[in-house]
Amino acid sequence: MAKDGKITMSDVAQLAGVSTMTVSNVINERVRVSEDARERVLAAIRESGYQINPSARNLRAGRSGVIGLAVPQVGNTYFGMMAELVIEEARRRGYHVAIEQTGALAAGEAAAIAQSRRLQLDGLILSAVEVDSLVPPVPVQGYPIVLMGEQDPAGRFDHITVPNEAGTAAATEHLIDQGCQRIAVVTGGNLDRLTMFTRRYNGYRTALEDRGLATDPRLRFMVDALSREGARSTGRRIAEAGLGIDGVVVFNDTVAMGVMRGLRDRGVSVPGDMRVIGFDDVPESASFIPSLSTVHPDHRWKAAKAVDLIISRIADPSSPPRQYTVPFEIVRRESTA
Amino acid sequence: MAKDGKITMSDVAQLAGVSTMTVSNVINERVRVSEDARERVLAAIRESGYQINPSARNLRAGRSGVIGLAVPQVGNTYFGMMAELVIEEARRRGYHVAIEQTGALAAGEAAAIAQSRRLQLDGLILSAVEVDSLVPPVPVQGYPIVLMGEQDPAGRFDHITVPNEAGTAAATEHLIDQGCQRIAVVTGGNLDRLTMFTRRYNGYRTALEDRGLATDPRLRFMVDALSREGARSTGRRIAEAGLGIDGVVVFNDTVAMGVMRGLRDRGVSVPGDMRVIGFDDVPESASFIPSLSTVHPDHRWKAAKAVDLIISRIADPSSPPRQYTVPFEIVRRESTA
DNA sequence: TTGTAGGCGTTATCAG
DNA sequence: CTGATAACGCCTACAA
Repeated sequence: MAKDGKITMSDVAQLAGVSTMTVSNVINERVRVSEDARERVLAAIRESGYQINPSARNLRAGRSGVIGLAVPQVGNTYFGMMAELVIEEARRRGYHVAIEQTGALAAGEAAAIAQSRRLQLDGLILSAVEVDSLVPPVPVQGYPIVLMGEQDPAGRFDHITVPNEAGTAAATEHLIDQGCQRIAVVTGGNLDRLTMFTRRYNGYRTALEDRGLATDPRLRFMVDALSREGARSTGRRIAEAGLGIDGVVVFNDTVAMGVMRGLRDRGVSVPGDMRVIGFDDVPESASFIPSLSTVHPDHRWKAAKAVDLIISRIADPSSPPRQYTVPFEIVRRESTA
Repeated sequence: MAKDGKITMSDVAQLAGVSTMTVSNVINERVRVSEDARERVLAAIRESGYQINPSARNLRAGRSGVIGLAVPQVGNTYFGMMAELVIEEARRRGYHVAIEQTGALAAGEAAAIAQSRRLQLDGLILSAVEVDSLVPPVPVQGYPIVLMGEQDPAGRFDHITVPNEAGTAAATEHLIDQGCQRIAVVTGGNLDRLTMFTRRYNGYRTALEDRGLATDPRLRFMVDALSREGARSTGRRIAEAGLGIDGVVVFNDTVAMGVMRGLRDRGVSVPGDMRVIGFDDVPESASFIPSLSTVHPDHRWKAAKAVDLIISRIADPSSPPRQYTVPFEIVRRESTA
């Protein structure tokens, strides 16, 4: 540090026998530089171990070089993983990431936006759950925000979303392909609003209809609580329902694992008696016993796209909002074997 | 942003009718400023919504304002949680945090150090596992590094460590207090070197000796693998050992949960037949079934101390290394009821 | 106690 | 194609 930190562009310029502007131009590839000068500069950089000083560059550019990432909880493995990927992708593009937590609450999300502005972060990637409440006086105007996860029905924001319907439909079809006939679904939240829960539930219904299977309202289970224990007790209810259930589509992996534990409490074996499939492919899913089949969205693609979106939004705040859907695939594991 | 970002110190100065230096002095509380001037400045700051520009400040100060945090894996809940706390504590002190991953490998740790220097981060908080390999040519010289987690036997680095011996001893004593007489221990790694495994194992032995219980080498189980499945099979072995075991001390929570699953595979009930206690108090431990008693180090204290250490190390690179141990308490939950 | 001058390292601008 | 100059916003040093 002591040494590295002291080497400046003018040191390099001197070494190469050119002006600092030429060094800058070589580094940033802005204007054409003669082959001769370019090579001398590159050699000087290599020799000296020069590293650009981000503070100076950012000062000059009038930006902070930091983007915010607001998620419900970093402790949660799903968001931990996403944070890790976003950090990597951002670094690759010369940005740092500052992490905020929202607790999945509307107030937390509003606070994250305010905080992000206050800290003069260049923009914010927001894993918003309560999109509908992102209206004034929440300070969303004139600040680069990209939503990651939920969609904005009003189309006001850039967003990148997982394929809720298509993914759940594919999961359901996978169960059908494996021979399941009476497929239950575990959902949650309020199905009157168009939330992630509703979308995933719709995917399940669509698949059943497409494949000519009857939809039976008794096969729809609301998760008892968004916790391991809540999911476990839901699993027990499914085991005791006595409806000939042979497959279960669950709206996310964490809950799916809880459901499997509940099934096992009641002596139901997975996949022997019932097959189970989740959504997200969180890290634990592969090592759970039995390992969990699931909808695997391309997490890195998602992170990279979110970073690209926020950077281009920062560059051009007035362009129309864009929407993207993450590619996905079904991962087949023991739980649906 | 457009607006906030444009307000500079001289805008504030003009508004308050003073010079920029007075504004700077008010903000940084460096020298005494008259009550009158101070109030006008504060009012101007409030009115204008002024925010200091970190790039300019850092450029001037010759630092980056970013510290690195290298952990084995952010996806891991324990490190996710620690990362979250370190980020918060750092922000509180005006620093950003850049996260690196080491994969718990010596090479990864060396790479994190090199990368951290290369990026000109002001310092690095390193959750090192392979401390012994932190020797040249690993570039540790003249760069502020604080170790978090493992100790440096050579005493070359600042470090902050969890109370391996004392914590495990207290855990073991808790089992004894609950009436356990034949207490097994689950450990791992290589007990010939003084690693976290060895220290925790020693804590267990010390407690048994202090309380006058016999130590029986057959009660020492090496975890089959550092994974859920590995721990599970270790749990089965414990269940089948037939040594009258009525308590198990496990070196961390994740493995403890795997062990409990293995015990259950063999019909051993926790805490009915055996009591189990872990170490770390990761987020899942409270919601596991049964909830896991464990050694709870003060995670926030640890994060705050690590940040304080690195900041003071940055300020004074030549002061002698300092060592701290995190305070802890035993959390009693269902698994030892 | 307050203000002035100058420079931290980079890059936009414009002249050469 | 290259270089001199000025400026980004802040703070140390010194002067008033």
